[in-house]
Amino acid sequence: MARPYTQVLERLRAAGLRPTRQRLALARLLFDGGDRHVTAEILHGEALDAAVRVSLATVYNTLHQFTAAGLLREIVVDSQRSYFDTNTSDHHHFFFESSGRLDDIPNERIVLARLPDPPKGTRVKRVDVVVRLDDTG
Amino acid sequence: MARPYTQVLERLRAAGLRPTRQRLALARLLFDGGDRHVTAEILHGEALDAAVRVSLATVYNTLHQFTAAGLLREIVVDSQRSYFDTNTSDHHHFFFESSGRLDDIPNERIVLARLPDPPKGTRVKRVDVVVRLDDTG
DNA sequence: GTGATTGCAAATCTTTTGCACTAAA
DNA sequence: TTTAGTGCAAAAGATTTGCAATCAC
Repeated sequence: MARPYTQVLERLRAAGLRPTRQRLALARLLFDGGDRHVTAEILHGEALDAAVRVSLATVYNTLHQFTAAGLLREIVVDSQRSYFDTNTSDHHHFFFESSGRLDDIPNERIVLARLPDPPKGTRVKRVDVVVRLDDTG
Repeated sequence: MARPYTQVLERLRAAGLRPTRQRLALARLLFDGGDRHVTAEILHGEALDAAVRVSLATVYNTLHQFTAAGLLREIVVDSQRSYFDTNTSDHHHFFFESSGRLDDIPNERIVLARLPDPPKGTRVKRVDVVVRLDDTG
């Protein structure tokens, strides 16, 4: 079932984003139904499939606004394309190189011992672990 | 001082790459003098500065051929640009987001305990840890 | 109304490609 | 020779931008 309309709407308002038709529609595609990893192209395609008129430029803008607002997290695994993750909590990723698919690895499944201190004048913003996978045989 | 010409030449031959003028020049820029992280644009600029005539397309080709031959490793930290690392041994990276700079973290400075098993039908190709840094204050 | 948001098309940036030319073996 | 490698300019793909039209408040 779709998350109640008002919940998405409130979420946008809380983030200081005007709940426009486009943002509401994209937010529902993104946040209804579990954790997702999308590219701008994929989300735009889903919007069109759902008969939501939205330009690709707006999809890019929206993804970045949502990311700035903390609703999404950008994942860098492929230098050709940006992925956005609806799971903004601490966790890591499997990256299936053959298909371009991305899967979450829950935080507790990886233990990082002995992390180096950040260089002077800097602070650790995030530690990303990407487990790159090949197909067997 | 520059590594002896023949050493670079032999390294290319050993990798099955014809030691052309362009490849030799780029190899010397890359492999003389310690570990480096370059983008195609940067390496092309260095070549021009060193009065080596080489096209950007050839720089891209060469970086990929060197990577395929195991002389370089590609690092994904920025979805807009590809970085290549002359250090091909196992290690990780600091990424200074404000400057786009990349620094090696020796392998033993990070201990990965309890890695998840790869999903059925896949094999772990590599585990990349990127420590993303912000400037303080 | 008024300022934020959107769409569109054009621009930008990185990277790849096609193909005639050049150079290594 | 013969085949791999190169340069150039054009193409491709992802993303951003400028600006007039539209929408939320």
